[in-house]
Amino acid sequence: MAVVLPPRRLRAVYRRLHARYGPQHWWPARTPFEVIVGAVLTQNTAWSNVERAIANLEAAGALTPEALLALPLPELAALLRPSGYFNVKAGRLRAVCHWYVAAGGHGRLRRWSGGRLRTALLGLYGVGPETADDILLYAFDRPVFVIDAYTRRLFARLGLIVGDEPYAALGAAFEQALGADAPLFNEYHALIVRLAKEACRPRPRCAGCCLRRLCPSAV
DNA sequence: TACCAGGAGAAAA
DNA sequence: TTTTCTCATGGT
Repeated sequence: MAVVLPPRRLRAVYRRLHARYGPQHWWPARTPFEVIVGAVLTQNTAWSNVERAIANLEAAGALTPEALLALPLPELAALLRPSGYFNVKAGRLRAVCHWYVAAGGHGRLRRWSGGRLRTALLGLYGVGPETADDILLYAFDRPVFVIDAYTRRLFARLGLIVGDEPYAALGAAFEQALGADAPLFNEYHALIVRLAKEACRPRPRCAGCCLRRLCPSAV
């Protein structure tokens, strides 16, 4: 199923979001490895809960792949508890860390092609297309457009997509329309998330806000 | 109390 | 091949 998106409208949406919210400086992490950890932990989970789990990892000195792998699985799961699905995510994080360390860490991985990186990530337990693209874009600066629930909701609301298109078709459509531009994709996705979070906050005047047409909560 | 949140994998149909 | 179920905490 091929999806075609109008480049001018996509850029117009971006300009409006950027004008309203400004640069977001994403991903909210200090190291590429922390991006990877956050990408796994945020699966179907509010970011506020992910922050608690990352704080636990940091307090335990486990925010490096080697330190994380040294933790017994039950102990790791206990640290991840606030992020939900903690038993599942503990196993997923360990799988990613095993690969990360075996591959030689960020220094070596950053020299891999985007295609090779994506194939490797998708082969890992617990890494699906969205998590892989989060990692590719925000940990490795590769030009992939992340398709998450917010993105589907927003562009379906704008009438540009239906919303249930296959992940790969939507990703390809955004990348085709906007061109391979990692800094743009970085900022665009961050702005979509910012909009969604803003829209989800109770605001008495939300119904009249200038971005009502972009507001997922107004759907 | 009930529902939802930045998915993914396994099992069932 | 597609759909459904499971994993789980914290905020509203």
